[in-house]
Amino acid sequence: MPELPEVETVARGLRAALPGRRIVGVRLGKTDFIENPATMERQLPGSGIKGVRRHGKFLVVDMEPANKGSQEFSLLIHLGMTGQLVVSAAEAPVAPHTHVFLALDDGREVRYTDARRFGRMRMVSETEREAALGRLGLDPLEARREQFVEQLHSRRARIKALLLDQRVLRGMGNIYTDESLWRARIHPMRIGATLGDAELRRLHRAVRDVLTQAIEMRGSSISDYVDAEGQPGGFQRRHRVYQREGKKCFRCGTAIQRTMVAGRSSYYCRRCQPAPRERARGRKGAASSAPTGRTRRPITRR
DNA sequence: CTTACGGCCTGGGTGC
DNA sequence: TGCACCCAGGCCGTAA
Repeated sequence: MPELPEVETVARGLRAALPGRRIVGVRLGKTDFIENPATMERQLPGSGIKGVRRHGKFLVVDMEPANKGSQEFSLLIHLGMTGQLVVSAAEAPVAPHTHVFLALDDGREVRYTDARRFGRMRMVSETEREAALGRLGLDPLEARREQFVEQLHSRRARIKALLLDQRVLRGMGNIYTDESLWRARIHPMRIGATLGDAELRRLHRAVRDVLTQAIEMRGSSISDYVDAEGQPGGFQRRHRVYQREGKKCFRCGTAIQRTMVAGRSSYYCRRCQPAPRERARGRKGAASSAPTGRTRRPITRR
């Protein structure tokens, strides 16, 4: 699942291959995940690639229009869950679910493959680009501690939901929120405003450490993530909680738990990451303190 | 305004 | 062998 470290790895790979190249042809398969496919087919051929960067989980490809005098534009790409962007030889075999082919002037092509098509692609003018990217919150790697704390210290939502909220921090997804919370020893259901200085400080550090180390290992390959060269990442071998339900906590040996928080599977250690205090009279407390009576009733909604 | 939640999109994996 | 169902991340609408 591409989150910040995976998107950063793809951006770096594309940056090594694309700037200075010209797009000579566009071929599209299914287009229901593309906002304006006709614009892509019209504007991209003949245009030059100026640069590739990451903004949160978005890839931004800045383009030089084919004919001078036209407005500059960018291609915004979000990989969703299963999106892959790979630079291939034109004659290389085509993976299933490949829906976009951008032919380059060096004979290679950029291919977009996305089984679920949860990804998104959009051609934008400079104005539209700024509007879209401007909605996003702080970059977790660039945010200073004061800014990070400022975003969280007065919020009444659960910390997990806040970390996942792209308007608060851009780029965190389910893997790296759980890994960060484990490192900072904070339970995912804790309310932002109840976190103390030391906890927020630990969390800021944990987020940066986890993301930095994940980028060094070229991301986590959980389902089908690959980088721009088609290679998997290695950080999944460093996961401490994500998808480790029932396995021993690396710190204390307690079995890792899985529960739903903010609509997402959340993995944590119940010993290292203590649950928030029971609501005095709130009806749905987080975890029952005494295992008397029935064991763990499932939350079957539906 | 803030927060919580359900639903939608698609298809691989799983369990019966 | 077939098939219903769960679940994934982001986003949007709605309710409190």
